[in-house]
Amino acid sequence: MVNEQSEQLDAVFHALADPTRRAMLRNLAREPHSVSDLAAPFAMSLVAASKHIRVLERAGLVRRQITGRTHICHLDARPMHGGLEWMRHYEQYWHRSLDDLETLLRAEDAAAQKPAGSDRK
Amino acid sequence: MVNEQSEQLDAVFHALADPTRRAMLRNLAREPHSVSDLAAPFAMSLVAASKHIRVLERAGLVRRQITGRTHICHLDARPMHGGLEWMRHYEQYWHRSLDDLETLLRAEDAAAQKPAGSDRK
DNA sequence: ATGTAACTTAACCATATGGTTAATGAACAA
DNA sequence: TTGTTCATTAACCATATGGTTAAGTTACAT
Repeated sequence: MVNEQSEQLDAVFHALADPTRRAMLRNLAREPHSVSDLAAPFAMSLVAASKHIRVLERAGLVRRQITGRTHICHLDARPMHGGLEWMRHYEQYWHRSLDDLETLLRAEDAAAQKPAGSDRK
Repeated sequence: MVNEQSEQLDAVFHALADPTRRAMLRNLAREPHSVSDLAAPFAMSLVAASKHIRVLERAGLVRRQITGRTHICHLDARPMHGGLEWMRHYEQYWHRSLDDLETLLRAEDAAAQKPAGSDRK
């Protein structure tokens, strides 16, 4: 029972950390797709694509509606909300980061001027 | 080279898909920390924490300033921008997801009522 | 000069991830 | 019935991940 919220974030961010899965979500944003249709654009076996879909499902980003032998996958974007909010919190630090980085680079510059122990192995 | 942008997203989302690393970023948002300071709150070895920091660095979310034997880590939130924009694109689908889900659940309801699946439009 | 503190690298381990092929099952078509 | 299609499970493989301890490197303190 570590943290329900945190595990949700783990699952969502992990699901998004793969180009195949992001592309699948892009396709699902247009309209629902069967597993085969979802898999078709990718140079991998149906089994591999199916595993990706399961990862998306585990993150709650995809819902599956079974009709006969075909599984129709629907996008459920709601779990992204938490991730989006998490990241949005850091928007304020982008500019601060720029300032920090400037300071940092100036410091490195200064260090580079010094002849002392700035040598690399 | 697959796609520069895509690999950046891979790295950022992967870096964020771990509670330890997210906590580290939270701490770095307050102020820069040395590696030891960053590692201190966690029940793991310094080596393990150091690996997490390297993942954050690989994603560009942390910059390191070496001063003597201590490494000061700075937050650089900028790489989050791409991820945030990616997710923001799906905000519009949250409500659509709700509608779809309703339809989906109603369909499942209907299917549950029917004795043998034979209803296609 | 010696010791200690801050980190990294190296080696190792268990489990997870991303892929494969082969076999299976269930639904549809003939 | 027979065959084909949609998708899964099973078994396997290579590599990545997240952790460990031990050993090394470099800077600082005494």
